[in-house]
Amino acid sequence: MPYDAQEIESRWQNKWSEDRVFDAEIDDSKPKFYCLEMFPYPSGHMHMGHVRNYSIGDAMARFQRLMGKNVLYPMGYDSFGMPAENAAKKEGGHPHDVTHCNISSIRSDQERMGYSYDWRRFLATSDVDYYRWNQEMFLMLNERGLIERKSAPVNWCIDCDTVLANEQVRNNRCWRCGLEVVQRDMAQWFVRMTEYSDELLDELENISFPENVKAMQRNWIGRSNGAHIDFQVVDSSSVIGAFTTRPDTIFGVTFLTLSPEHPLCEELCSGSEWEEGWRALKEECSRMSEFERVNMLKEKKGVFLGRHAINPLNNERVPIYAGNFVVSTYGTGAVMAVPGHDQRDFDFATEYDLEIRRVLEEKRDGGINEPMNRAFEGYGPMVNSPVNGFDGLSGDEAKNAVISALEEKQAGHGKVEYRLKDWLLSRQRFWGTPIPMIHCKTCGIVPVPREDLPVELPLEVVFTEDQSGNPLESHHSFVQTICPKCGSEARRETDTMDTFYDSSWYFMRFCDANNDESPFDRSAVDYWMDGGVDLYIGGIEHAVMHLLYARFFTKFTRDAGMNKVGEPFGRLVCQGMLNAPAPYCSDCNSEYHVDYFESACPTCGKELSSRSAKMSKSLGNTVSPEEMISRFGADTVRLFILFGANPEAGMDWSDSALEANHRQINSLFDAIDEAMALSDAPNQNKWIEAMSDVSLREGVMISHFEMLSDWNWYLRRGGQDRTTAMKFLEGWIPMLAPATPHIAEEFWNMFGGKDLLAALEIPILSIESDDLHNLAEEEYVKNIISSARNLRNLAERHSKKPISRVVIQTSPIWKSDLASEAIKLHLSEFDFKANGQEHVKSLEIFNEESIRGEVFRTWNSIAVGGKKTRGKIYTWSDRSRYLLSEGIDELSIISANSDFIASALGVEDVEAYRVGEGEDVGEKARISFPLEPGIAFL
RNA sequence: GCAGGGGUACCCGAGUUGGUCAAAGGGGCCGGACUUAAGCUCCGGUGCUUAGUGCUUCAUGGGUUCGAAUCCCAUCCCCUGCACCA
Repeated sequence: MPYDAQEIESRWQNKWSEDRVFDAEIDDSKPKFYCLEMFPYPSGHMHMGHVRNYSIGDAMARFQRLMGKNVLYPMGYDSFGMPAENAAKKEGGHPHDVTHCNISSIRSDQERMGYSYDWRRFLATSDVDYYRWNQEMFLMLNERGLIERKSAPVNWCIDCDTVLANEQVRNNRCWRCGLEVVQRDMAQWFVRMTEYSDELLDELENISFPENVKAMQRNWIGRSNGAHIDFQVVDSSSVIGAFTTRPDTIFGVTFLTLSPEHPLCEELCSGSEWEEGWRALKEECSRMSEFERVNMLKEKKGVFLGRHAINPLNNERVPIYAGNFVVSTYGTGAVMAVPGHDQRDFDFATEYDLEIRRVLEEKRDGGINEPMNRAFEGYGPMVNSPVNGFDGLSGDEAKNAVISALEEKQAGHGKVEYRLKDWLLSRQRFWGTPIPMIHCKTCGIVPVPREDLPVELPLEVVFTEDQSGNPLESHHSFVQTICPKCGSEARRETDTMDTFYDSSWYFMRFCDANNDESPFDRSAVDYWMDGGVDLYIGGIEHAVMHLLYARFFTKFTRDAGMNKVGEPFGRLVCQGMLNAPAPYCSDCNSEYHVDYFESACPTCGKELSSRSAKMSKSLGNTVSPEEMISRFGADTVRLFILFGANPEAGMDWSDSALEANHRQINSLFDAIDEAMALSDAPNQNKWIEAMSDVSLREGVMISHFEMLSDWNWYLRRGGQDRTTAMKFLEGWIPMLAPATPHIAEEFWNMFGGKDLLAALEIPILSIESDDLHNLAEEEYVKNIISSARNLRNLAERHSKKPISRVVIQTSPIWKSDLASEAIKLHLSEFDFKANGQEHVKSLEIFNEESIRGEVFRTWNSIAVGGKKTRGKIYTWSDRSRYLLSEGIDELSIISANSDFIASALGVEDVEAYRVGEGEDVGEKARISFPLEPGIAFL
């Protein structure tokens, strides 16, 4: 029967959908499994990265259904965002239409792959049914004091009169008009996520994210313990507060550095000869985007502000500088500079000829007064302290001593600082959730009352290319409103929410996606989210932001009494990159568009080679899923994706490997087909283990490759018993379903399985003792053939005439006895190292003087091993041990299979006898060993 | 610069609680079977050597060990993320 992927796949997809087999309902009688993929931004068609993501998820969802779990597996779209807005401007449409058109196209691509989503739970964040709950929860955040309005800098293009996102800024210039971008402060909305800093950090200990993701989150939160120290400005009432993680270096402070934006700068140098220098530096910094400020800065620059401050512990006067490397957003925007023990300060001090002082001892007798040629940033005992009671203290002890001294003088205190900033929620864009706030001249800022929600995005907006700013601002009927407090005319907030907000709770909405009274019902979320989403699959690019926002949100809703769980995700799997070959120049170390294949490097003219690179539009090395599906079918694409590499590993696209996987499916088809015509127990345990661990590649290797070759071996060995075959198929076919559900369903149908395989709980087959015996014998035959094959090549070279027969001498009984003896001893944890020699000497066989040496050698190779190899006792497989300990006669296995062995080796005749019971052909008796008979070709 | 992950045969990729590892599996390539023939399919081979042995291999160089792809140190290179964090 020919394999027609297109026909089979659409037939079963329709059937699954008709029978609603993937609809999930709460069912307390079964363990639940919530399988989730990071939902996509609907940018037209599905790409290969999506295919990989969802093929992994679907295989796991289907596998867990087979294992009897109640599986929730939903799909939705993160459909707010700039691309739709840009597309609308370009085409003069509305983002709403663009978005919906894209959603239906990507959804049909997903359906064509046969993913087993519960489509009743479909959601799109740009639908008012969804974003109204964003607004509802914004009000809740506000009521809980977690919303704040403060000013923050944005990228601003003066010409376009608009805010630019980071990605709209190229080389610090506007992407549209090319004008240099400036930083401009604006009042914006923030979510006070930092309230949860400690919990977000500490809970990382208890969740099973990959270590690298945890590390990234830890760094991102960046908790550091230190001290806040106040430095009084000389001849002024002003105080400079500085945060330091190294209060133990307080006596090494030789200057202070402020960020150029620090409010004190102007006050300090205003009207002095130093003002101009500071203004120039500040101007220079403001021209840089935040990205540039930290990336492009090659040279540390600073200016003296003309004033000094007092070190509170030694009352020393130190100069105050402004430095371009100090950022205003971390700590207080002021740094106490300790050039002796901080390399950046050291560099700065060297540049501006400032004092460098050692206040910590680097190594014992290290010369505490010698000049330093670099900063010592480690910990060591304090030295050279001008105040008594500090020298000799080190590490935390030293820090604490300094902190207490500061507290005593009321000049500072211990402080914990975080790198994590509050979440800037405002976006000056149209295509996002409107922030439900109203600006009233009399009442100030007033939240939209709950009963007035949702604040809907207007649909009657025309988007054009040359439009600048946020279209909401110029939409009068949207902006004009009435103050809910005083009833006078007021203005609606036109900022919309960051789209990360939308994705911060969608996994809870999926639990109760059609609820029109609240974001979600608590009981539904408590059921599905118990222990978190059981498997969450997505890209590493969301390791920090999305995953942190979602964790924060879950904690906030928990504290608001909406759900029990505090951590949203149980197991997280970050899929690896999908690569494809791209032209590459090793000299220039750069990749080029695929159009350059077979031509010279456009930069240096050298011949281009090829290397694999992340699939991207700019390199043109993408592969269209649609095309592959139409050529080979979804099952082949899925199999290729899952077999190509494990989920976390990077993976290279290969047309020939894809074709090979298609051949594999053809083979499966033929095999099953043949089995149906007639008609070893499948290795379910290993498979279940691999799949449960999301080791999909290993799982697929077992289900789609090893099982097939086992089957082929069965056929080669003349298997044609229908009962055996049916039993084998009953175990095997369900194993094919996670990766290639369509052919599996087809086979199941041919097999005569009741109900749909998609809804089946897998029958677990037991291994009977006969099986073990048969399998052990089969393994023995395989091994004999395999080692004989190797020898055959050698034998051919040594033999003058063509080879026609083989003589096999199985090991003498005494050797087999030694083997089974050793196996028994090994089971009882006998200490071969200590007592092995004595033991062999006590055996009866040892009394045979003529073979004493051979007995000894045999024992050694069984129990001890050689220089690089361990004894056989450790290396025999379970099946080999079985054969040996049961005293199975090798000779009879060989005799029973002599025709098969003869044909496999391409000889006419196989003769076998035990060593000593026939001629010692080729002197093979000597090397004959249990399970490794001497083999001679003639 | 910091953090995390890597470098395995022609290619991709397992293996990293040290011994069953000349190293799974796939691709490619070579040979054979089937076939009128090609494709498909099946079987075998694929570091060198050798009547089953020995040698050299898992980025490079050292080390630990009876024994290292696996553990330790150093170096080089690649990828990802963060970024002058006080």
